[in-house]
Amino acid sequence: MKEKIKQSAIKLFYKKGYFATGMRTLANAVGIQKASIYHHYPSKEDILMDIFRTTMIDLQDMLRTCLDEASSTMEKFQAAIKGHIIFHIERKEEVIIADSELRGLTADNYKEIIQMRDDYEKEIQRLLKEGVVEGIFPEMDINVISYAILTMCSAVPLWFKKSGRLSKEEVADIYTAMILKGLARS
Amino acid sequence: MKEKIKQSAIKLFYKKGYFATGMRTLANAVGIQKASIYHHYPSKEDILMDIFRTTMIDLQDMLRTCLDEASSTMEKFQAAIKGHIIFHIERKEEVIIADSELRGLTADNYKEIIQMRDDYEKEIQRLLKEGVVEGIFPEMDINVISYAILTMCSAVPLWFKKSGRLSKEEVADIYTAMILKGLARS
DNA sequence: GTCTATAGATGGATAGAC
DNA sequence: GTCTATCCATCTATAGAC
Repeated sequence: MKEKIKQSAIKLFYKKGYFATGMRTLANAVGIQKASIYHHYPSKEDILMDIFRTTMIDLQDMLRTCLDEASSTMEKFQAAIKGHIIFHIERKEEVIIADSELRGLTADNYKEIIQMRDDYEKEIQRLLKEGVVEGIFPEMDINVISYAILTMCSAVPLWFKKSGRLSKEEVADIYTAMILKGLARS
Repeated sequence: MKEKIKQSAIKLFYKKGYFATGMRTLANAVGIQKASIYHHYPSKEDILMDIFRTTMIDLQDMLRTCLDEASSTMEKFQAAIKGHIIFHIERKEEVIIADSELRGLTADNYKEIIQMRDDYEKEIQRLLKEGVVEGIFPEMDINVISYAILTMCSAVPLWFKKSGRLSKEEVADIYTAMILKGLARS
């Protein structure tokens, strides 16, 4: 039942936004009374925080798997980009919540999530640095380039249509090709 | 006074979000009673809509100026990217509201803003197409590439610090260089 | 574990005095 | 053009029965 509440919350927070979704609306979607929600979650923010934590942990796990399965820096980088995009398409609702509802978190929760996000960014930046050291990438502004890459890839679910012309793999390949070309040594 | 309400609303909607900002909070920020706001705006959504319209119109005007002042397709494209990024840094609060509070708009207002956004996207896509026809860009998936470019450039205000290491022009130049290299004919 | 009932605050919006 | 006062709906959360 806790999971059912969470799944309904994901759909509603995605569609209407966290502050615009009331506990009554959420309860109706689940098929229970709003008071019953408080048996599973101590507060509305805890539901949001549960979504944040699951999403960030799964994202971290996905990255770790991608890195473990690749050998060279170039392969790791390509796998990270592709994995990031595919995760963001498959988990569209959750990642859009994670990117747009940070203001729903109070100070301590906010810090925890920002920390996880920073750790993830640093992994990508570490890959870029390794690529520069190995000479497969030219000298670059690591921070700016990493933000450019991460923000464009995280935004894919904002326009991607599952029933559209391209599969998620095709989109990931187009993005990866453009990024690698943009970073290539001249 | 209407302008003062609008400016306070921009700051609050940016900081706390549209739904999380109450009319009382807004009125306090302006220094009046909440009932007084209704002398200037018929509803809360009309304040949001005013912000949306101003932002989108100014963005369109900026693009038009960039295109008029450049001659070749390549110059127009570069000017458009640079102008887009600098606008998004200078108007940080408004563009972040425009990108995250669309759910605060009812159907008719929503349609109007989406139409303006689509028109803007089409201008960028038209530039890319011209570049392909002229042979300065290789064949590409125009839609996907245009989304990649627009989303990464629109996200700059999410991480850019005015007091940081780089000026907005420097960031715009780094982005433009990476994008052009990513699009270059091989 | 879910329910009914309700507390207590706050939401957007309006009426009418000045 | 701003104010006080107020309407009514909704909000998050709790109490206590079953």
